[in-house]
Amino acid sequence: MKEFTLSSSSQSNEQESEPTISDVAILKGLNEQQREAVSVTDGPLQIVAGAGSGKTRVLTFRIAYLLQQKKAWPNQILALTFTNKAASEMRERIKQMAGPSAEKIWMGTFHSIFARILRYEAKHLGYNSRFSIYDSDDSKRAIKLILQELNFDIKQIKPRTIQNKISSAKNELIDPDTFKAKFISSSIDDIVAAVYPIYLQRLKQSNAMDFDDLLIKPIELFEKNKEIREKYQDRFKYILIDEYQDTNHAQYVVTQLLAQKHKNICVVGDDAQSIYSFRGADISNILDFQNDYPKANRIPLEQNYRSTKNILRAADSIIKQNEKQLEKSLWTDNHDGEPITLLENLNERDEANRVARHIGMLRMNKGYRPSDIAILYRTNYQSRVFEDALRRKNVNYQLVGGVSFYQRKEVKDVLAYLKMMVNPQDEESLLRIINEPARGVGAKSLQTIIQESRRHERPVWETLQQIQNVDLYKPAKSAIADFVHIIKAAQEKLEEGDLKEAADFILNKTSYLTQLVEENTHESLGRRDNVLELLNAIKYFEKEHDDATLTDFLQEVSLVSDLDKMEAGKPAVTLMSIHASKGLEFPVVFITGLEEGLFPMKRQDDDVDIEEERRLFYVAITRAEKELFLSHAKSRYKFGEEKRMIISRFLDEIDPNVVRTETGASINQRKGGFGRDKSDNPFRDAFSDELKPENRSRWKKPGSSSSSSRSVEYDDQSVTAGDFQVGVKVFHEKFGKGKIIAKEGGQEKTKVTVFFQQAGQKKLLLRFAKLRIVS
DNA sequence: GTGCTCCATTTTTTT
DNA sequence: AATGGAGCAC
Repeated sequence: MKEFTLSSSSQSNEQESEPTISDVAILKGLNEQQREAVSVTDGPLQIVAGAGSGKTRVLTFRIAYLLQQKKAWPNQILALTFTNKAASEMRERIKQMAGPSAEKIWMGTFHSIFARILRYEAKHLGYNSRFSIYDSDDSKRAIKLILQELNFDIKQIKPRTIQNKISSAKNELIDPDTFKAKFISSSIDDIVAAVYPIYLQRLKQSNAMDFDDLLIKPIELFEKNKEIREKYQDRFKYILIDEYQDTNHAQYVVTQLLAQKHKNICVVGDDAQSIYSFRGADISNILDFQNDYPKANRIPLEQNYRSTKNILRAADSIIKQNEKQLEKSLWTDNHDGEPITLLENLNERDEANRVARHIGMLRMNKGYRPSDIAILYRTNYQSRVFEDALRRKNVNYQLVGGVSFYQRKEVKDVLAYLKMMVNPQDEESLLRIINEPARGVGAKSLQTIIQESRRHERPVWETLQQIQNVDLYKPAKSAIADFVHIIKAAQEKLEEGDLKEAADFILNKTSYLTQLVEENTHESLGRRDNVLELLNAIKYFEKEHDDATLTDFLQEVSLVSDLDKMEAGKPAVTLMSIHASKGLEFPVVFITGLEEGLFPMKRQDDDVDIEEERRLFYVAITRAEKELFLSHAKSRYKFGEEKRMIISRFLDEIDPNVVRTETGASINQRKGGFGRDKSDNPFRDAFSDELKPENRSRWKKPGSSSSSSRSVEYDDQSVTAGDFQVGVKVFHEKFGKGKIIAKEGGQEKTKVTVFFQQAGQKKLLLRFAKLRIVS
């Protein structure tokens, strides 16, 4: 285990070096509000930082100032940032101002900082310091297994739903008992109440923590153990929290706890940029802060240095439509700049091509570099077409987010092997690889093993060690004995200290790589390359860190965000979700997919938080420094089908005086605005296309000779697609009786939406569903 | 027990 | 379009 430098004030040698610049110099070059935000060091402070108001600068200077004024040693400062990358960039700048001791500042994301503390204190929580970190995929699988063990049908009860509910409960610090007492209002909550305690128990038994645990276990630790609490309360003389509007209740409580002794807590945020409510973030944290510290200083940063006036006007016209917001006025000395350009497209390919074309023009005519440009979208899957279009035009791009390297199956498999070396109790990892590559331990054997483990309430790993005593299919038994042997041998290998060698060792012994090579398909070789890349990453990690442990490596892998992997200086256009773009800025920004249902996003039977979507749009707009493009498409593929799209309400809300079409025309003059019938509820519209009369009428006459009712293959050849009309009652083998409520697509691809009395609403491909018409 | 084929579902956003 | 589960043949 790596050593932690927790002992205070003992290691402060380099502390004595003279400041490189004087504090006066530090305060120069800041505006008045910024200067105050930097120099009012003591007591609770809330900085309300509008977009582009130099917030990072203030935080950086503030920390440097604290060091220079000798208010604290570096290791007495805790700075919680939104990404690890933001932390390391800030650290670099502080180093330049205040010297190399900045290395010792506790700076990082909530998750990585608290993981570090938890590893150190693990034994007080009944964990050991080599605990695994479950990512959301691991958690979901664990929950799925529990649901299955409790005999729920995971087709009906989605593990994801349960997972989300448990996660919210955890972040609100609601334990299973409280949940059970308070939230048994719906049947789904009953299931959550049943799964929740088992899930916690499984985590503990696996010596594993999920992402939420990294935030709430410290609270448990501090509440349970006065000594430890005081140790950290003493230690952190100054606490700074960035992106405060996006912290959730657990994060609020844990920092509150830590700040109790010195009460030097500085939070920086902007309620207008709160975009993570789905993760439990709540504006009430800002209000709670004001309640907890009624006398807290409150400093607004209102001058925007980033954007042109036109861009700010656009942003302002959007955000003022929100009712819930704290009053503030953002202003700038910058020029008006170019008007905002509206791009109207036929479909998403047209959109991607047009954006690519504009990028070409921006480079040719205005001298922008690819790294100046970002393409933003609401959902990651939209990136595909842009990648294609840019590749065709030979424009370099970097994709941030989406399915990451570390989520690929083969990479997760190898990581699972590595986790087994470090923490064999880790049940998710064990179950993932016990039969990967296939070694004859099938579903049946596995079920027996799991049942046996549950019966004795012990980790599956322990059952495996005593596999002789389990009544099992013989070949499976010996396979398991081999498996246990390999893991143990690998653990010994790891003791020797070389991570890469230990990883090589286990992949050799399990023939994991050999298997991929032998398969010799295009995909399997791609997977092999990914595994090799992971091995390289281990090697690199060892080189970068003295005394690197496998636990450290695995933790880093679990907690790097996609954003951390983005390269700032790379000569490439950046593609990313709007969420990922928070905190960044680009001279040129394209905001794409401005259509109802997509942005603002609407999910089936789920109410939209329109104000949050609007804040998201606000965040997107305010990423732009000089030029902003807004783009929408009239139709778009969804689930392999073309959907008509309606222009986003956000484009109606934006100040029309700052927007022009591509030809330079004012959008004011266009008759009827964007041609949307505003009396209609746009959400209904976007999602009930298939219910529209003109779509239905195509199917009006059963058995007519129109092409759309051509016979497709069914069991009963006499039934044609035309017979399945909206309103017709049907029977499905599994779902039972139901009624068709919508129909879409054509010929082979005809789909019907059926409301089943038992199973609820389902969308079925007519060609496969074997529906029978009943009367 | 393995692997293939069929079918239903999926798409927010992230540590 | 892509993924993942269920069910079936070997």
